[in-house]
Amino acid sequence: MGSLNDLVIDFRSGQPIYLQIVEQIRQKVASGELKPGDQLPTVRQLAAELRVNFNTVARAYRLLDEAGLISTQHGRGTYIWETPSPETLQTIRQQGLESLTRRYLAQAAQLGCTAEEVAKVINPMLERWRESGELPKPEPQEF
Amino acid sequence: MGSLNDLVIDFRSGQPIYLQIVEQIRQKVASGELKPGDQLPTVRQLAAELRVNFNTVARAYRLLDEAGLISTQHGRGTYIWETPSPETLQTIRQQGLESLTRRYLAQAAQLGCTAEEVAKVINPMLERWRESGELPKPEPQEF
DNA sequence: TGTATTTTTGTATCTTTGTATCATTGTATC
DNA sequence: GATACAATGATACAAAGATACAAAAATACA
Repeated sequence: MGSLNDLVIDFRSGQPIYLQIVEQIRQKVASGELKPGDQLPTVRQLAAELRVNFNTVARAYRLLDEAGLISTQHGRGTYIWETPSPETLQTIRQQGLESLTRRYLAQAAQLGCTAEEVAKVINPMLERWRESGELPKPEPQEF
Repeated sequence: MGSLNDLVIDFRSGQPIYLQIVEQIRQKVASGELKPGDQLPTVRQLAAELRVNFNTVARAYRLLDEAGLISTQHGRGTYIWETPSPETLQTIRQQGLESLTRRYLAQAAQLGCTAEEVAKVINPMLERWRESGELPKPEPQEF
């Protein structure tokens, strides 16, 4: 498990607990004490160590996740974010948006979709993205 | 065994793993890449490939089974059951397209692209596809 | 062949993990 | 004091994993 045995919470400092957790994990990542792929303690483990509600730890983890520092995975655990290897980063940069787009259209075509169908699906999403800055989240589907 | 060597799981997407499996198998059936009678990998094989618990694969298979797309047989294996009716095929295509599109936009966003940039790239390609029926060849991609 | 045993396959159940929602508490502001 | 809001806690839930099991197939052996 992640080496977070030395986290210290000051309950009287006036600074929220979840921010104290966030700050200290950030420092450990910055200093290299925590490396990509390292697993952090579960929200319940860390909460028990710190004598704190696990939702408070979950809140800290959520912030760090949104900041891209860690990756929390439902049912699996929480990990320091794995930076893509330099090669794949380079590949992505080189291939870029056009390549990504070609592949997307090819996959859509293989599904048997027409250009019209693709346009009808992607245009609203693009519009929404442009206006709200939000990407559509996958909705749960049922059968 | 079934050709599921190219299934890709994104552990950070927020979409449950079992749904990612379901979605990609549905797409392969809809596109004809998987045909009735084809045997799928066993739950343990696929789980090992994807680095996932086999119960997660079993859950995906169960959903597909309940949807009538595959037939899982205790002690024997799992097989594609039938090509869905045209209506369900259409539904699958639609959902698959939406799923593909979300992934595409997410990847574009990760590249740092804006909605405008994406539109500027994809619209000409769509236009050309609509008019000439041709779409640019994607170069092979791995990751 | 026929049968026993082992292996391979999917299933059932429970535990562990993170998430969502609401309730409680403290604090600031009026 | 009253109200609003932020921080924390309580509870219920969902996703994923661990373990033990059952059914079918494969194998060994007489």
